[in-house]
Amino acid sequence: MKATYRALFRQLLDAYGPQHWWPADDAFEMMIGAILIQHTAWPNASRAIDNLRDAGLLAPEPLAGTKLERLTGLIRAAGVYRVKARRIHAFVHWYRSRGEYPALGALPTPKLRRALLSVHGIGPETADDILVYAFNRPVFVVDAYARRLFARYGLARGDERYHQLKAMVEAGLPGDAAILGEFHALIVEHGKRSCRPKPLCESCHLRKHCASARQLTAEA
DNA sequence: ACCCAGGGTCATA
DNA sequence: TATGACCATGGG
Repeated sequence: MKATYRALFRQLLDAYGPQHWWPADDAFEMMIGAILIQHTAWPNASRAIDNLRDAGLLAPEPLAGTKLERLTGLIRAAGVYRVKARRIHAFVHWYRSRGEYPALGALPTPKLRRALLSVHGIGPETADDILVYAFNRPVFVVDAYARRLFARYGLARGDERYHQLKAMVEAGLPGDAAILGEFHALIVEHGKRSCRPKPLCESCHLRKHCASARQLTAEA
């Protein structure tokens, strides 16, 4: 089969099934989670979210009124906690000042993306996470897993710019938030199970989990 | 005892 | 433009 983003999406979906992302109860929790997950394993970020929820802080007003010092204590398990506490604070204050979900949801995707990127601590990947999973915009999230998998699969070189790779994928799949969001989720699921961080499977210490990975790459 | 994770910012050259 | 340091917990 010809190597296309569509074909890869189909194979990942067949191999792993729907991922039901983003694992959050509502849009606000998703956005906070997007900051907490940065460069962090999900179980650690999940603990931090649980702590915030148990403290009743998973809503704009309570979170905005929480002292930075208390926030750092609650999200410690997520790692990089002092940095992330400041980022969450910056985000929440921005979010409230911009009218929260209703007003922000009325913005066209490019404007909303620029607005998100203006927040200290929100870069391209986090912005696109929020766009696709919280605002249902047809946007693909580029991450390290995607770069490695696409390179392995012959769909990219691996050193493309963020916006380049993003445009390539978005041009190769339907402009549908559900599809593009599912694609990113499947790529992460695949990446977690297989060959990181090596570009090839040969020296992977997780080989025993790589059955699906080998099946995928064998056809590349 | 290492390695790295569902990144981003800042300081250098 | 392009690297490198830094943040920092928890699991493999």
